[in-house]
Amino acid sequence: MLRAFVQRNQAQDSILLYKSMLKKSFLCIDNYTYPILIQGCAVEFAEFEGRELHDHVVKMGYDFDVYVVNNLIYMYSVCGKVSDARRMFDESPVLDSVSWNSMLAGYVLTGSVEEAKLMYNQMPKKNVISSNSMIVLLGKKGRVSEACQLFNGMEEKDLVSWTALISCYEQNGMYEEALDLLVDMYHNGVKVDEVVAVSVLSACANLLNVRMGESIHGLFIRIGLESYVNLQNALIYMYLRCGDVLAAQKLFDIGFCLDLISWNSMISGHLKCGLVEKARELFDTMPERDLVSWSAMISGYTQLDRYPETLALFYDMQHEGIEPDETILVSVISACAHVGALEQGKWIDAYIQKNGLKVNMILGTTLTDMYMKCGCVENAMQVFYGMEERGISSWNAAILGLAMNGQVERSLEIFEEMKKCVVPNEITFVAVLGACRHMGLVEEGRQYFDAMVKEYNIEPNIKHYGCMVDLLGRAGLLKDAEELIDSMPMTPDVATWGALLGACKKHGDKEMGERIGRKLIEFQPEHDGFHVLLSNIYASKGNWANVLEIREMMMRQDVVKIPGCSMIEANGVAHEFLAGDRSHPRINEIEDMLEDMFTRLKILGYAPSTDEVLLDIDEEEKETNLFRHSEKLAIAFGLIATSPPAPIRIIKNLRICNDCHAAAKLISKAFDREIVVRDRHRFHHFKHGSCSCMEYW
DNA sequence: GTAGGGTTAG
Repeated sequence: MLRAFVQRNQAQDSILLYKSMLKKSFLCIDNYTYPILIQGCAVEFAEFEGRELHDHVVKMGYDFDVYVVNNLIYMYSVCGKVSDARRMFDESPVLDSVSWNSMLAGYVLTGSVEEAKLMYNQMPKKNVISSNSMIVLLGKKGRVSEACQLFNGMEEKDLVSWTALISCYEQNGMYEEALDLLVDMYHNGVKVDEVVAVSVLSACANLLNVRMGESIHGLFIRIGLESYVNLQNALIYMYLRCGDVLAAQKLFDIGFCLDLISWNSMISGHLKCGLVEKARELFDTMPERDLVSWSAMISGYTQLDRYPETLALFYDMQHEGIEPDETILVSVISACAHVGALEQGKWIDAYIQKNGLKVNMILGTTLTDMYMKCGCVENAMQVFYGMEERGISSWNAAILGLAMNGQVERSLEIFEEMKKCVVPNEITFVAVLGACRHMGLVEEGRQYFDAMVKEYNIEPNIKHYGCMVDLLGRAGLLKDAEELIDSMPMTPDVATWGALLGACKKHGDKEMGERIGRKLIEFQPEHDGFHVLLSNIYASKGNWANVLEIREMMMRQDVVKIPGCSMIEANGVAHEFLAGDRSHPRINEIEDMLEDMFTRLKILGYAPSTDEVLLDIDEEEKETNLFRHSEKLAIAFGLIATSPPAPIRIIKNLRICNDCHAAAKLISKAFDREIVVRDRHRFHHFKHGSCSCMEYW
């Protein structure tokens, strides 16, 4: 009966039964009883009960029974109490090879390689089990060559030895070697089983080698092993990982034994292939969901840029009373960062603190990034400095975020601080060069670029070049920028040329602008921004004929200018505005406010800069168009619907235009309100008539 | 009747 309880993982029940046995003095508790009970404690890591039993064993004088002693050593070992196990081992008058191996198990479990090696070398009688344990331990510690050496030196190898070395390869990323060893094993006439199957299938999945996976699948069907649930799951995962959704689906459909892992694998596999709707269907129809299911679906939405769905599903999850863990919150916070949902983000930050969740490196970095992307620099830095450990990406988030928010000096200071703790990587330099770009720090940028190559041996990638081209171009060094493009070892991408085109526009270089603009349009006829830039270059020079030509080109090729859209959150509700939009329910109040804004701005000397207006229309009409830009509508609404001292926070999908930038500066002065605009590239913090970007954007 | 191998899901 005791054994029955233990076999059904009911150690507590076995202990209860044992205690009632103790009360019935006529029942004989002997040296056969304790091993069963101690084993039960080992299986459930019930250290407390185990110690109690140890006491009884001593009282009854069974500590001379090698069988009982071995079970105690093993129990202490798997409960992680290696020193207790060792004391047992050292003090026991009776030991056999099982005692040595049980002790070795403790060292394997705690990853103590040196102690294990010592023990292994001192063993009076090693057997296959001892050597297999050592291979496993060495594999876990990444000491592949030692494991391999041990394996090769073994006189007698069994299925477990082969499996141990295969999984050692697999866990250390040596997938080819793992598969080769399976073939060896097969040729050596060693039978294979479902345990080794799982390991090699994982290797196939990591190699994206679906053909090898298929033949292993076939092999296991032939030997009749296909119906183990773990093997099913490993197969499903392998097919999904290799992108063979149909094969996975087929296995899933005929699967006689599916569990949560099968469902969760299917969901995440479909998401990895971008099949969101199918994944959602599986999620909605699965018999039960655990945290991993929610997490897979939520993070899937985030990774596929479906941020509103991320937030909606997170809301559903809370509605069902399920408590999120750190991993899920990372996805949700990242979605908040993308859509600029500051209120939601703050709520999660508070939730983390209230529930005592651990702000690990990833969570802290994501929070820092979220606050930065919502323009809340101080909150971001508070999270950053509050983190217990910071990784490269944490530093990168801080550097990038500060730069994006116009605090370039502080950003470069953090970079200096970072160098004392970790070695910067290529992303760090994208951030640092980006910081220089935001401030037009040409010399500094050149120096950092040099240092990156010479001091840190980082090969510049296309992003680094893009930053430099932009930096030089914006500073008016158009020739240098073009030369740099010509010197790039890789083919410049559209963004790089686009940066130079933007610079031509900014510095009114019509000749170069026309040359590059025409090239870009030819290269990417469907891209709206290049047409608009080139057209604006012509417009600013009064070349209306060319403007018209570009417009016709756009119409011919069905290029539609992406409409500017501004979003503002008021009392937890997001409001969106398009240019000239009259659909908002409070449009009358907004228009009155626009009038008021216009009057006050005129007094402060505001002159609409109409040179960027695409259309060839008269000045008055241009002014009206300008004053209906989406960001101005959003600001007007912000002035009505929100109150100081909270800043008016706006997110725009495109870059803010010259006129709106000038107007926003004056509005911040005229209405004494801080305005924070996040555009496509960076933040603008408007305060007392000036902007944090110092006119570089 | 005690000791050794695996993995798959975020």
